[in-house]
Amino acid sequence: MTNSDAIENVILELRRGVIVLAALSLLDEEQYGYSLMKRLSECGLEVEQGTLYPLLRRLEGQGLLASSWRIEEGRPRRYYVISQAGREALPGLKAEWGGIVGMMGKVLSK
Amino acid sequence: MTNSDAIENVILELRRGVIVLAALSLLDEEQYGYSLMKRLSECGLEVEQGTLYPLLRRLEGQGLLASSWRIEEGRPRRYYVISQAGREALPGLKAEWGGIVGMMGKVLSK
DNA sequence: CATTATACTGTGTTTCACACAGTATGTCAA
DNA sequence: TTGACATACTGTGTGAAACACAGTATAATG
Repeated sequence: MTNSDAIENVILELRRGVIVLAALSLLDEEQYGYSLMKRLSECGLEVEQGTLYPLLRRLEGQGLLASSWRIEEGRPRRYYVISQAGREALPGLKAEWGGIVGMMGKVLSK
Repeated sequence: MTNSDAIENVILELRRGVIVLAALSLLDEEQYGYSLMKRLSECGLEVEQGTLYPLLRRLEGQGLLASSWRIEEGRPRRYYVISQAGREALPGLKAEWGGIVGMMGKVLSK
């Protein structure tokens, strides 16, 4: 592994951690995988299909999301929304995120 | 996996991503693993030994850190510092972090 | 009618974190 | 002085998860 690979890797790890929270937050509004991917991309968070789709299934399996398979606009899509449990967890997770941002602010300024 | 396990898991993922950047930044000053662990803990970032030590070795292997094994205060310790490559990468990584924070600010406010 | 965008599923492979165990020295109090 | 606790690091096994890659299929666009 070269140096720049390692740096690329750090950036990936940095982004990876926030994907779940971003997805949970955006799925306050019902959306299907592909549209969520586009939405995240617009926000500046590029996520591969091979990352996002399994992630959504995982979060559904963990009970933080719910999904339904429907045909809309002539096309079958799996729609995801945040579940009751997810909705209840979200404020705590946002607070946790705020804490991390504050903590990193201190660490990085040193 | 229960619901609260899943939530715990999201928080872990969130913290995990920032550990590398925090470590790199704090290792601007030479330190050994255990003292870095304590320092991170003081900043509010709890990291297990089984996580931090392999991480440091990994980052050294990737060329972002350098280490030397010395005896100080009667006790052998492995001292780590950020390498030249790491030092050069750090501003870019901090900027990346700033971008993520800004992006998440938008995402979470929606 | 061919290409691109849309939209999802599935299968390795590899990278890690994490749990756990092990080793060993220094410190401090009962 | 001895037992507990903090310090300080190494190593192994396991499981979770991203990522690369491949595959399937429909709609839109030129």
